[in-house]
Amino acid sequence: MTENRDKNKGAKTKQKILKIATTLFSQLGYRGASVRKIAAEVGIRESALYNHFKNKEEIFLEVARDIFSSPFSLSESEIKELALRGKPFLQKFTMQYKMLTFDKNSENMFRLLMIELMQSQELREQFMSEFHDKSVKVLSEGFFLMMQNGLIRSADPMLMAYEFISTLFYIRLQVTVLRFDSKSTNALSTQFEKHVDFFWESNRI
Amino acid sequence: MTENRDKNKGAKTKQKILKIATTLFSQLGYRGASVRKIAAEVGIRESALYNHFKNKEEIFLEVARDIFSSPFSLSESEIKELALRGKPFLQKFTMQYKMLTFDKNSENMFRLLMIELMQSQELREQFMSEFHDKSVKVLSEGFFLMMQNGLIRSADPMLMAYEFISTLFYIRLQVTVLRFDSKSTNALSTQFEKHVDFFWESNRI
DNA sequence: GTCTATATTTGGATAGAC
DNA sequence: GTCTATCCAAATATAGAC
Repeated sequence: MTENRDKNKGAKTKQKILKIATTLFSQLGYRGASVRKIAAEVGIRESALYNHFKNKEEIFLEVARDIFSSPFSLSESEIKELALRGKPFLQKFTMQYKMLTFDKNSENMFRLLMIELMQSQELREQFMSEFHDKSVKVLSEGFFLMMQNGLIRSADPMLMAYEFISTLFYIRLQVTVLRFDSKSTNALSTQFEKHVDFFWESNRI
Repeated sequence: MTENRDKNKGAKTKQKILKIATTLFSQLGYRGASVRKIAAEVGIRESALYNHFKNKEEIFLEVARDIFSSPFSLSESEIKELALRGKPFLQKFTMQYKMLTFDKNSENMFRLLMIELMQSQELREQFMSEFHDKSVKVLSEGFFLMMQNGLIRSADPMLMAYEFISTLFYIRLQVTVLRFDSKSTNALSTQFEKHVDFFWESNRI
């Protein structure tokens, strides 16, 4: 019992550190979120923090692991099924993207990515491969199928995917920027849907 | 003569500080570019730096003034003239955007903007108004004229402008990310033109 | 595991001689 | 205008008592 309670307390503190570090890193960046601030918010001394993590960077790496851990959950069969129906494929993909945009944790991770993007080469490379390439791959598969089935006009599926994802990203960035200052995102709340409609009307046959 | 030489030297040092500060701020951000580093690169002591600027923030503000100082040079009459011809309007706008993307100083300013975007509310507000709204205004005017003249399909000009600018921004971000690591932008070098072609084909009548 | 105390480094800034 | 010397604050990190 005592052993269990101790373990729980230990685990709890570590989790609390991670939770608070996530918030602070995503608001202030790596440099801005000092060990002092993190420890103070957790309610312990800085030295106590080093019982749970080797150093500041280790905390950051554990937090930053989450940045690219929200892959789109669209299986090959789902892609196929939805793409054959045309617009629903774009709607499904976009709604997942919109969900991430407004999800608290994903929002934090996206902000952290934007803050550190120009500070870390590794992050830049992951941004290109995990963030961009993966989305383009899924989307272009869908577009390819739609073209094959005469649902949309013929074009380079990769280019079309690029065009589609770029607007999603831009909306997400704007939403994140506005929400950072607790400003209303009303004007943007339906932008995702408008994008799908516009894109569909522009390219359907 | 002596007076003149002294003046020149003084002005030169101040300009040199600004030049080096620009580079360092746009690579390391405000926090990362320490007064120490700036002075060292300039080749003077930190204390000497304070003969030219009140403090670090003053240096930064003078550097950061440039971030939004590259407005598009499209007059009302130019917009009108080009928009009546359709695609050339988009080509002209995009080429100006592409120029900024690859211009060394504009690139630095864009990187600085991205680094500090999540750190400064003022920058976020200027990003929305100066960076986004202004471009949307110019573009939507053009689209409106094109619709009136039956060159493109009918739609909300503001939405269409949003769709168009979002891809330009995304390309610019990717180019900037790649160039930061001195990576090849070959794959992206014609993306601006491809975007114009794709967009035009999607919406022309 | 947490605390107090302390070491060490880095960064912004000023005083005063030249 | 620049230099040396110096100050002060903040930040990362460790040692050792409880």
